[in-house]
Amino acid sequence: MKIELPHDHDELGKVKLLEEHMPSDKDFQIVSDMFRILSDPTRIRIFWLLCHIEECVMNLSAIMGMSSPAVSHHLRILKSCSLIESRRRGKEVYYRAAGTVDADLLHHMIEKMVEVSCPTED
Amino acid sequence: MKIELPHDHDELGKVKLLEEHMPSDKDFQIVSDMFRILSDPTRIRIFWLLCHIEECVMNLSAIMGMSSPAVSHHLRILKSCSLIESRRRGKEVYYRAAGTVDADLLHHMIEKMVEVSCPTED
DNA sequence: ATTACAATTAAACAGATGCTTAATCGTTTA
DNA sequence: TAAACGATTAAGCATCTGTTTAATTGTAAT
Repeated sequence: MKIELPHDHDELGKVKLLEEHMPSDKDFQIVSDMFRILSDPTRIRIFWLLCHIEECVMNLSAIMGMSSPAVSHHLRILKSCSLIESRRRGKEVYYRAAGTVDADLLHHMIEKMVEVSCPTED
Repeated sequence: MKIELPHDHDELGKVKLLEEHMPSDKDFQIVSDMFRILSDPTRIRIFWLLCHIEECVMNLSAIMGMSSPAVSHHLRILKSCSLIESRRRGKEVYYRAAGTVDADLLHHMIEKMVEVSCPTED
């Protein structure tokens, strides 16, 4: 990498070293994409629910208190990045969290953040 | 909570139990807000940098390859939620990651996600 | 004071996002 | 096969986001 810094303070060497260990543009893109998936309160709540139960769209709509198209919209987004899975059973489609490493990681991140960043709720 | 489910599959009790342990609307709002902060690749990269070095806006602009107003914009967002701090030294303003629990948690989340979700880059 | 430079703010724009209503698709049942 | 029901898709919308260029603020040097 060839980066010329306009200002020279003491950390030139440190920046050089840092550049070698810095994740690539693509890496940051991938990570920010995952964060964006959960950057909506409705969607993060749906995902949290599906980490604990398997449920059909109608019931999810009732629980979330919103229309089924709206829920469908979020389910599609969550599914597009393989965070959730679905199976059809008769007329209904059941959704659940995917059993992937990423899904599990994000689930635990959410739990951790609730624990760390939210005023204690008993 | 009073939620009537349109469909009765076997998990009525499970849902009831779940509702008691479910984070509140406000909790999900807080958590999704934090995710949204890092849902942009430019911003997550700036934050990652500031977790490792303290740097002025000009140099950040050079490293990021973008205008200083654009960088300033992201710095303001990162600072508005106390993820970064700044100090003025002469004409320049130096930014660094805040020493808070939240900042540290998010930093490690990013590292973890790069490690878990990104194709190995050596 | 005036000039120069770093940083921020303002205004404006294109593009994305989440929701609503209406229409469509799939499956089951009468 | 028709009707009913669950789920999805489409179209339209108000709102938000990230960037650019231009103007402004703040600090230091001449």
